[in-house]
Amino acid sequence: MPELPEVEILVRHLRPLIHGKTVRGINVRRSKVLAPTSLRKFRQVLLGAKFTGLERRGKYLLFQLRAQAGSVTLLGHLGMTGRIYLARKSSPLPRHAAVVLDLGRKNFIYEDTRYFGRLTLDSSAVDKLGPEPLAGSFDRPAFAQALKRSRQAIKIKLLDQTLIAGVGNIYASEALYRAGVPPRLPAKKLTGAQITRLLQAIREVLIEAVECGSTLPLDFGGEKSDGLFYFGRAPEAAGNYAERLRVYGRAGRPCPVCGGLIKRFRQAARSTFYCPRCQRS
DNA sequence: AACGCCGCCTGATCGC
DNA sequence: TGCGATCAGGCGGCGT
Repeated sequence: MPELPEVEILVRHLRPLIHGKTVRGINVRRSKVLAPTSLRKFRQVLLGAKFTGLERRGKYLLFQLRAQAGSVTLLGHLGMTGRIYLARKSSPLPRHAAVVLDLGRKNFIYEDTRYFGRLTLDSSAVDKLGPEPLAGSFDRPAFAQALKRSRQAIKIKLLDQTLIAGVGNIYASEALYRAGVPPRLPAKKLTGAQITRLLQAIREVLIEAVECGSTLPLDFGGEKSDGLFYFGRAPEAAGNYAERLRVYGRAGRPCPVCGGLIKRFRQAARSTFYCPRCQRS
């Protein structure tokens, strides 16, 4: 599923492709993904608008456009299964295409199998986000204080986007493993050393994934023959990305460090993977 | 205020 | 073979 690194890669890829393009037509096939923006307003604001920039914040994509009314932000979130890419107009629309923007030579496709994602003019969600884990200005004391106030398991806290923006289920397990922190440990029980290791591990995991993911367009689709950018498909299509994961999805297989078996259990209705031997307090 | 839990969605997979 | 049950999970909203 798309987390910070996947969105970062997508943003870098899309930015030059959409820059300067004008929205000439709008085809909304699932108005639910626009919420809370109405279909009428979405069309009214975006028709004729021109893409001027694209940024990432957490797992969100922030498209900047110049519209009649002035500058507007189009907020994208890929949810679990969302994808955004440019496709030839002659390409058949995918089954779950939710929004199609006519950019002239190509179509901007936002598709989402489960429709958990969003493409909306309401960008208020980003105001609630915590700091960017890769920013130099990351506030460690604030992070430590937030942990001190919570009895919740650290794994669950890492998924809280108001604490750190962009960490999802996969990288939460990976970061805890690398930091040697047990996922069930209550947040307030982490020592200063563990917090330091955890923050470092989060950065490492995310940076590594971005570097790894940056090779994705070369491995499949990308700017190749069909001009599509496929993304977040089956793990085997994701090149060496999946191989880099050390615990996620590897229950019953040996820990790369100690050789013990990786365990899986459920936390807040989500899978957590860890090494019982390497992750102890 | 913090926290647990549900609903939203579809497709893959499993058991009978 | 067919079909219902289960699982996958980001996140908003709601109840405690």
